[in-house]
Amino acid sequence: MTARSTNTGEGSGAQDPHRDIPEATVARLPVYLRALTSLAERNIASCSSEELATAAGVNSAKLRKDLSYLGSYGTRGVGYDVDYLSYQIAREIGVTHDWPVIIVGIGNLGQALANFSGFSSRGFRTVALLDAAAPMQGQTVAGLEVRPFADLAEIVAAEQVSIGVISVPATAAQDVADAMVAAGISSILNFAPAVLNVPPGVDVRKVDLSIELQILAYHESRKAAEAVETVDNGSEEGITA
Amino acid sequence: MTARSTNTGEGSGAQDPHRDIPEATVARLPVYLRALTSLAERNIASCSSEELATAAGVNSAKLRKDLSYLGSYGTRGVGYDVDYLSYQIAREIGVTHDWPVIIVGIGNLGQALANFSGFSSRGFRTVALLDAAAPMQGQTVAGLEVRPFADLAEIVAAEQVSIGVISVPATAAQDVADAMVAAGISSILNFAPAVLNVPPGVDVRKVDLSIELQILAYHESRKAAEAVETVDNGSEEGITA
DNA sequence: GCGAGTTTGTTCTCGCGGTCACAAACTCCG
DNA sequence: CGGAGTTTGTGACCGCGAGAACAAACTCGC
Repeated sequence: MTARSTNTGEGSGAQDPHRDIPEATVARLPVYLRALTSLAERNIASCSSEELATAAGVNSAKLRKDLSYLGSYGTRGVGYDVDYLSYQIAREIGVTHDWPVIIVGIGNLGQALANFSGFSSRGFRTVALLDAAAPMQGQTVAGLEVRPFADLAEIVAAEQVSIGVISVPATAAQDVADAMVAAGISSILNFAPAVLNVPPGVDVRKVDLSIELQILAYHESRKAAEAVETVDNGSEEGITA
Repeated sequence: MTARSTNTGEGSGAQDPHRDIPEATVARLPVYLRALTSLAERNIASCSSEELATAAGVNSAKLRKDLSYLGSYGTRGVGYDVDYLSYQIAREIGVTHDWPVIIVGIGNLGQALANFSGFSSRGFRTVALLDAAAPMQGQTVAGLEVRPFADLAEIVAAEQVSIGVISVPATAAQDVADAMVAAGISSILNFAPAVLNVPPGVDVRKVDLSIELQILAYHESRKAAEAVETVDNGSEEGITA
């Protein structure tokens, strides 16, 4: 491989050929991991890049290139060992051990997130639910007691939490983010429809339901417009005789 | 509110200079729209690209370039009229009228989505909730009765639904998607952690909570690794005095 | 009316990411 | 043991998108 490498000595894992994995690849690694898990559950021990790519819904060339950033974990002429590759991806992502997560804002969405099995199943452990509203506090959601928002710093310190989920109304989101950062959290998953301002070094990922719908609406509008145009053209001169 | 629809006289539009707006821009237009709405609520009638860009969390050059794809709706030396630009963006996205939406899968997440005000507030109207499980059917969620999944085609036809939301377990997602496509839905927002196979012409957007968390975990891992490296290097030779 | 100041719209450049195509490397079979 | 077949890993190419810089156009003050 072209990596002039000077391969870090390090010896054991040979795990950082470059150390700089493209962001687009990082976003796909979890998809590959899920596809591999699905294969493993069906007792499939090895697979080709073509099979895995199909399961993950991507191009096989793209998959191979993505995996090549991690190292050469396949065997030419054979394919990939499912368990081995699973472990390598999990290790690269950092989900070989569990990450403690807190959720702030236990409204409808927060409760759904707390109950969401996908969180706990794959490398994440919800350690606390917080809400500023008194009526929620003390109630039990998904087996966890809802605690006051004021306990944030204490919990983060005690549980070594570095990932926080924000599911509060937009107006409160920035305050929650500030408090999280102050408490030492450095990665935030934000469900509130608001732009968060955070200091450098803190990662924010945004999940915005209404934006997703609006993007769909845009394409839907275009489809409708195109349909009209096609009909117009069709009535005039037909389509590609 | 901002959508005083009968404006613009239809004729003077000049609204489709290219008709091909880059995907990245489309994804940001809803953010601009939200920022504009926020400005309007504070009775701000006009703003510069710099102000709007700050509110939307982007670069001002990028914002101007994005807006230029829609047309020249600003005034040099002045800025943008908030209401006018809002309407132009809304029209381009296609949210000047309401889009009927159905939600399939009324579990924790589905209920949260049904209750989510962001859906109804900005151009979307939830017309039906569907679930295949008998216990849910007939119950009322967010003011709507949960109906059997089998009613899908009937409802889609009756209400002219073109956007569907999937919030069922991963194992059922493909079946639901197939049924939606068969019923005539051409845009799907998928919350299930599964790769959906749909025919061309159907748009699918995916919101995957555990993938988002895993991406955060990756960066968190790297931050931790870098911190260790920095300490190591620091003890040896310090950092670029 | 005109110059100074301001802000938009656009052009240019650069880097990331996606795709193709092919060499390298492994297995299998005769 | 060697050749055929298969599959990975990667080099090359291309197009999109981000960012900077600048010209065009508008307002304001005199």
